[in-house]
Amino acid sequence: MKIEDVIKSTVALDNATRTLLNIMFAQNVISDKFNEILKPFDLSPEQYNVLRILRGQKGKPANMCVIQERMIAKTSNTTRLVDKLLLKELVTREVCPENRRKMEIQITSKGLEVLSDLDSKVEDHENYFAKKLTSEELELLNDLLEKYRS
Amino acid sequence: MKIEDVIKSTVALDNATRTLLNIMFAQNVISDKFNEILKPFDLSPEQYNVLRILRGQKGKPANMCVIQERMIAKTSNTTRLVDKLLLKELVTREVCPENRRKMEIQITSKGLEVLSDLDSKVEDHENYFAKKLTSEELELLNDLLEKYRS
DNA sequence: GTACTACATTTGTACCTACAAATTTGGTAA
DNA sequence: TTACCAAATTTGTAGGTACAAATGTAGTAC
Repeated sequence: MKIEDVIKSTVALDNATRTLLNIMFAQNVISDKFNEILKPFDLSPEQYNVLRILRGQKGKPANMCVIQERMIAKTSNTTRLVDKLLLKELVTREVCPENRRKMEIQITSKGLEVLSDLDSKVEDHENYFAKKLTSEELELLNDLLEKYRS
Repeated sequence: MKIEDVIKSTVALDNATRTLLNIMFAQNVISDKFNEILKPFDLSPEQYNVLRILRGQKGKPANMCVIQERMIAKTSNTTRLVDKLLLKELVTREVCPENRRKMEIQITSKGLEVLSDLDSKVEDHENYFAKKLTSEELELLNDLLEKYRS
């Protein structure tokens, strides 16, 4: 389906507009589907993202700055995301003893379990879209996107 | 900048993951920049989107369903978006005389003025990204995105 | 030690989003 | 006309986001 049909446009769009809309809409499609996956786990996409970042720390705690700079949406409110994860006991939060301004956030074993329950579903999600393209086309798409936003 | 650097990933990502993240991040970059443009006009991206849809009606009023189905984010709350636009006197809302369940939304001349003030800025915004690619590359990117999300 | 500045995080506020439930109106069958 | 179901929109609620202001801590100059 062409993007013109998605937005029921009556006029032809130029390439610059189409590309921008296509990126916006692709993100929407991806997010909607991902939300479906997360729903039974009572996690928002950003909460999931924070858990992924914490797992990537491999046991080392992460402070708020570190989490922030690794998120896709750089303006998310990390404090409140961590608050939500704390309530669900998926992470711990402690004041850093070396620098009391900093917080040390760690994923709990319950958090790791949730992530590992999700792993295969997330992989399926990624492949659901990726399999529509050959691996050469995926490479190309990545290159074009990186060039486009650079 | 590779997407791995954006999220400061220490491990290599496979192509399926990279593509998904690249789309998510590209959308973020586009939205952040677009928000900057809209800020002085006191409009949210979705409010702007509604105004664009109404202008596209060329004088014909649009009801809520029509607006909804033309939006990129299909789950937006059209009622409240229109509420906000009404407060700013950028649109009018009247009960449809033929079918009192429906609402007739129309853009006002003030709304049209705001849009025309924005037109060149929006065009610049689209071209800011588009100009990084040749027109063949843009075509290709559009095709790949449409295939990817199909 | 005091003042000053920067760093790290939190809080406040207003808005937006997702989704379900409620409301109002229209159409249809008995 | 009444009952009932569907269509169109609105409302309620619980989150999430953007951004500015506030808080608490550290480091440095005097």
